[in-house]
Amino acid sequence: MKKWGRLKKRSDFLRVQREGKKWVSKSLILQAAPGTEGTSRFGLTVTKKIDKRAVIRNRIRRRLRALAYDVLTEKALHGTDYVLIGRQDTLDKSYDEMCKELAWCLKRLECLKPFPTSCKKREAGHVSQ
RNA sequence: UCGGAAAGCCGGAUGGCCGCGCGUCUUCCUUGCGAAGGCGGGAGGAAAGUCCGGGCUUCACGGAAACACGGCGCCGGCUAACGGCCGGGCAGGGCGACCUGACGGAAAGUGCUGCAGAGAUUUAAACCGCCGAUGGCCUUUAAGGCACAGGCAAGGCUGAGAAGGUGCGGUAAGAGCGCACCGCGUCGCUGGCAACAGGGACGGCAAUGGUAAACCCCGCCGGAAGCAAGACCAAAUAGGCGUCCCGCAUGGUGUUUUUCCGCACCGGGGCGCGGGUAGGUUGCUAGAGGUCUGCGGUAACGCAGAUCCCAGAUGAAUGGCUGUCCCCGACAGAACCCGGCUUACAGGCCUUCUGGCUUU
RNA sequence: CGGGAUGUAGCGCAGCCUGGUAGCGCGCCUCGUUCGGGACGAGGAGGGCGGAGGGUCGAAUCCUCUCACCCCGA
Repeated sequence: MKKWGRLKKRSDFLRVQREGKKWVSKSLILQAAPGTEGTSRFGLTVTKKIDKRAVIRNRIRRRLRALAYDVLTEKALHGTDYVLIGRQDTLDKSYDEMCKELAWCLKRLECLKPFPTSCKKREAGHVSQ
């Protein structure tokens, strides 16, 4: 997880938007572009268009961050910068469904690792507990 | 028991696993940095709107005052300060507990007061009206009639507003014309720190309509901007300064009255310095601080003692999954920090008071 | 986070300071012109001051609160 830095500057976000590929799903939008120095980073975007209230936007951002830590580290190719953009459905969708949607997005952008280790196994473990 | 009023408080609770970021301690290490582990703490009553008041910082500035502009505005107190709070007065509302109030000055001056209406602030006005005592005309014994001169501001009408109100007297009809009470004004008296209240004498009211959230007058307050303030470190690139070396063919500028000669600068490279951008560090949380107790004060609040340390992020920390319980969870997220105001808000707790009904 | 401005017919704007009638251009409708349309000419309608409260006799205008949108400071 140490390898996963964060996109911090506006120019980074603009670069990913300009150079990268995009896939839109119901609850989130994923943008991906090749990283600059071979490292992987991710960033989050939640605009005021989605909701005016800071509480709602914070909650969406936190769910996206949890998703990034769980899914990207397990399934996504390294050496790539990712940007997760929140939508209104991000607030209410169940976490399992969002895991699947993010994996689907990765697959469509051809960033999926060839041998996916198991987000699903972890989930199954938790349920049994 | 059913309504109502006021003041205060709470804002789901408690666990498990995996994570986030802050402080601190220990250990490891290549000791700049980082890693692992332990411990502690981790959003609100409004964190919001940014409407006021301060602290803090930079800029400006002899101290200061005045003009302009803006804000505030019954009186007294509290406070670091306030447009806040507490207490009191006055006015309005409510059966009441209580609530509400931009609440100085219209007798310093200027402006505005559309339409309607006879008339809207110089002396206000005669449309419908009332009277016609006095004078005039007609009839005529007298009485009476006409409504010409005129008198009137009581009634109607218009309007948001017609300029003291009610009653009695008075009169031709009327009128503060006279009187009583109320209102208003002036001057004493009494109570109160004061706002103001009570009562007295005088005035006789076209004195003094309304509007100051129109200009304004009076009193008080205010230098400006804001942590993206400000301070420090500082890459690349370009330019600046100093110094050394190389070059100085031609040309330009300065020195010179002019010409020639000479000197300095304008070129390139190295080193150093300073400003400064990206970026980073800091400001950054111990404070007009919280809790408890005692004392003073009607209260806001103050004083004293004890005790506690209680978010400090910077693409921005509270998340993911899940167990149990209940009334099934509203409004909503710190961003330099405090004191207020305003706005949003499911539900619940407690205290005091008030009105109705019933029972004793 | 801080600073500043704007909300008026379907669209773009004036009026607000100094309160009483909401107006202009484009658009829309009808008629004329034309074989028909456009352009042009004549006539007309529609309804609008972001929302709530206040003071005023009376508010688009004055005051307070609130909502939306935009701009500036990296």
